[in-house]
Amino acid sequence: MTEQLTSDRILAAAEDVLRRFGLAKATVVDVARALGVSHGSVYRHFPSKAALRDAVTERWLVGVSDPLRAVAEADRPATERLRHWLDTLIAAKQTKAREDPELFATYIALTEEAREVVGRHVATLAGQLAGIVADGVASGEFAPVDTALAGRALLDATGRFHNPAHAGEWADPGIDAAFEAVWSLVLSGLAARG
Amino acid sequence: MTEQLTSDRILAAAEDVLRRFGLAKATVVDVARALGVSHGSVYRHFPSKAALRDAVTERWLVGVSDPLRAVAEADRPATERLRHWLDTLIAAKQTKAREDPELFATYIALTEEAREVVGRHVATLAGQLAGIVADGVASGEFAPVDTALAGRALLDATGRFHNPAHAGEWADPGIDAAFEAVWSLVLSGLAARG
DNA sequence: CAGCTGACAGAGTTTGAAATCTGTCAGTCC
DNA sequence: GGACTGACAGATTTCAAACTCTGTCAGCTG
Repeated sequence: MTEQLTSDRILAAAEDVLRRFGLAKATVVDVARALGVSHGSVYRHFPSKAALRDAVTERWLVGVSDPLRAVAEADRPATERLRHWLDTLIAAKQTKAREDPELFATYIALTEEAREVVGRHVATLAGQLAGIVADGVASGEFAPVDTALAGRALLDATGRFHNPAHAGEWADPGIDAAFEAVWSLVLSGLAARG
Repeated sequence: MTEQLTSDRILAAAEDVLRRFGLAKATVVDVARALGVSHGSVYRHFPSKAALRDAVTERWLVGVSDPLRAVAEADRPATERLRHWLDTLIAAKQTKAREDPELFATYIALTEEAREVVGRHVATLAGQLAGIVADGVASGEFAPVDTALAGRALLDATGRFHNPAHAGEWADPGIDAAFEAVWSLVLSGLAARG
């Protein structure tokens, strides 16, 4: 008997097939072939192609949000953590977009079809930011605010620099200066008076 | 002789054809037919279909930025003008998207193909915001900043609520609360201390 | 003779028949 | 008997031939 077929092995194969063929050309039969099984077997682990697609998307988004959690929870001043967190998110997205545009385009297409999964991802990110803001308020670095709303506001306000919908603008020459301007605006917005 | 053929009459006809057929189905021959002329005549006024498309896009974007100029230049406190300006821009976009989604989708598609025209439009909007910020700094409402950068930062930070790339999120229930959170963040960011 | 027409070449799009894919399930195999 | 196969129906996609569109230009027309 060859190795047991698991959801994890299917997901890995699906990622590989997506990387090689792109979203439009990747089929369930391709994934099954890559694993040396019939496509019927894939359907014992995922109820539909859409479910498999969503699972791949979730895996990718967890790969983005997981490293950020460590940054959000580091033992450093809230301002510094906030900046590091944004830099990390922005670098992760922009580097992927620059270094493998085709694969990045595949992931953008995936996320467009998995709005629910993306919604949870965005909530996760906003929650991490809310945590940083809460710490900053507690330490007196930031003025008191509704931390959940402020976390979401920070994510929204910086969207141009990490939201894939704006990927086409990331090559603009002024993009770094634009981020610095937004950063200084929102940082003064958070900062405690005096 | 029927009325003289002008660029303006062609533009009006092109808008009409786009409204009726959408971007994908609208042809130069359709525009010419609507005017009762041969399509060759259209090419005496616009060097290509792309140029005609760009002119229609520019006309539409001017229709957005022109009413905003009056708001930006009104004789009112900068904070109030800024809020009114953003409310007006957001209402203009979101109302169009809600009331005629098909036509709005056509205009989104148009803007995607006219990046240069859109770039000028964005610069115009950022300039109007910079003007409001400059007045606010002069009056002491806002802390001193690089007004051009701050104008662009305000536009970027509020993008989720007016940039058509985010049109799909405008029906979200929390969208108004999210705008209020961003507004309060950027307003504190601008405000002068004390 | 300025403004317009309409035939034309090459590019791009439609169309529908053939091929492929998704999702199911009765049946095989260890 | 649980994991897997593979044949199948219906949905979707591909492909190439037929058609339509863009952009040009020689010539008409008022």
